[in-house]
Amino acid sequence: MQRSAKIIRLIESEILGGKMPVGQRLESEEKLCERFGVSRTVIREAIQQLRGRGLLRTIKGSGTYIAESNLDTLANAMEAYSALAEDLDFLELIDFRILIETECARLAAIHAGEAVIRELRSLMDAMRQSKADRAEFSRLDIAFHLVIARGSGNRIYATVLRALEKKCIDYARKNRGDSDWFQSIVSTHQAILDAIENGKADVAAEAMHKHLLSSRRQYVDLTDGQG
Amino acid sequence: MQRSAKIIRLIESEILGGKMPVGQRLESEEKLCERFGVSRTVIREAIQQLRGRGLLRTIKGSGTYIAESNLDTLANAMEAYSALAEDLDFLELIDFRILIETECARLAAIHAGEAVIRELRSLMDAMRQSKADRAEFSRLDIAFHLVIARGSGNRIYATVLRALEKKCIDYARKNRGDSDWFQSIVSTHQAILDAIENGKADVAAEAMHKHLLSSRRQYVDLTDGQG
DNA sequence: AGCGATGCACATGACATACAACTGATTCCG
DNA sequence: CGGAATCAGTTGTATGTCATGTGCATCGCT
Repeated sequence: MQRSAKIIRLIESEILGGKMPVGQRLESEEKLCERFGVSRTVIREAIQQLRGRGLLRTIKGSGTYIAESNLDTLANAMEAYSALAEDLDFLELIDFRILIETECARLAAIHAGEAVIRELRSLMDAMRQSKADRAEFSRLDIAFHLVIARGSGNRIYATVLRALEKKCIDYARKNRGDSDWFQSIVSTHQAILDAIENGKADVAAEAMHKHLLSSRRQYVDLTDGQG
Repeated sequence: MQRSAKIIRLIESEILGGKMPVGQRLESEEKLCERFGVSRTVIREAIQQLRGRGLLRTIKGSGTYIAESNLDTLANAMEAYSALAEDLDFLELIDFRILIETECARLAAIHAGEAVIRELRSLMDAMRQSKADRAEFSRLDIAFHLVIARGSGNRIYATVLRALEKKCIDYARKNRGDSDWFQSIVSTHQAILDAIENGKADVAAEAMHKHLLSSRRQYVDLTDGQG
C-alpha cells in the first residue's frame, strides 16, 4: 500500500474521533514529515486526499486546518455516486430519492412560507406554457421539485436531491413526451401544490409519492425493455 | 486560486458529464502536464483530491482510471459530515436518520429473511442480559438498528446509517440509564421485531418512528437544558 | 505612548529532477 | 509453442529550490 494511506487513516481517525476540534491547525508539513518519517511529497498527498474528502482546508502561508462540516462535500459525494452508478445501484437511488422527496412534500406543506408557494405557482404557470419545449419543460419540472425540497426546511434533503438532479434529468428525458403524459405531469404537480398551499401534509406526501412511483415504473419498464 | 483547482473542475465535469466512462484510463500524468502546461506536482495534486472524492483510482505502474461507484465513498462523506456537524446541523441529521430508519423497518418487514430475523432475535436476547453493562447494551442497540437497515435490502440506507452510527452513539450515551428507560427500549425493540416477523410493514414503520422520535425528544431536551 | 510600516520567520504552492517499483506487452530462447 | 527475460511506460517517493502568502515582532515616526 501507499505510504500516504496509513497517514490518511491516522489523521482521519483523529478528526472523526473528535481529538482534533473543527478549526484547529494541523502541524506543518515539515513537522509531519519528521513525525511520520516520510518525505514532504507523501505528506502532501495525504493532505490532498483529505482535502478532497472535505476533512481539511488549507490556507497558503498559514497552515492546514480541520474543516467545518460542509454540505457541498456531501453533495459532491452523492453526485459522484449517482453519476458512476450502474443499473443495479440505480433503482436503489431512485427509491432513496422517492423517500426523501415524499418527506419534503410533507414538510413543505407544514413549513413552506408565502415566498416558496409563490415560486411554485409561477413555475406551474411556466410549465403550462412550455408544452412544446421539452427541454424547458423538463428544467421547470426539476426546479419545481427542488423548490419543494428547499421548502422542507431541511438542508440535507435539499442537498441530496440537488445532487441527484443530473441523473434524474437523464432518465426523465427518456420518457415519451405525448400529450397525455404532459397533462398528467401538470395535474399531478398541481395536486401537490394545492396540498402544500392548504397545509395538508399527508395529502401532499401521498401525491408526491404517487407521482414519483409512476416515474419509477416508467424507468423500470424502459430498462426492462432494453436489457 | 490554486492551479490544481481548475484542473479538478475540468476532469470532474468530464467524468460527471459522462464523457469518460467508468473504468476508462486517464492520460498519463506526463501527458496531462503537457496538456495543461503545469508541473507534475499540480497534476498529482488534482488526481489525489479526486481520488479522495472517490472519482478516480490509481494503479501503480499502470495508470489512473475512472472509478466505479462505491458505497464506501458515500459512507466516508456522510461520516465526515456528521462528525464535523455542529448543533445546528445536527437536528437535521437526526431527522434524516429517522426518515431512513423508519423506511428500513417498513422494508425489513417485507423483505427480511429468516437469517435476519434470527439475528434480531439473538440481539434481543443479548440486550435483555446486558442490563447492567451500559456500553454493551448500547452496542447491541445500535447493532439491532443496523441489522434492520441491512434487512431493508437497500444498500444506500444501510450505508448511510452505518456512517451515522458513531454520532448516534455519542448522543445516545447522554440518555439517563435508569430501569424504566432500559425496559422501554427493550419493549419498543420487541414491538418492532414482532411487526417485522409478522410482515406488518406499517406497524413496524410506526413502531420504529415512535422509538426514534422519543430518542430525538430526549436529545432536544438535553441540549436545550445545556445551551 | 500610539500606530503604521517594515522586515523576518515560517508556511504552503509550484517546479525540476532523479530514482524506485510496478505493469503490460514484446521479444527471445529452449 | 510456452515460459522467461527484457523493455518501455507509468506511478510512487525523495530531495532541493524558489515563489508567494501569513502572522508576528520589531522598528521608527509622530
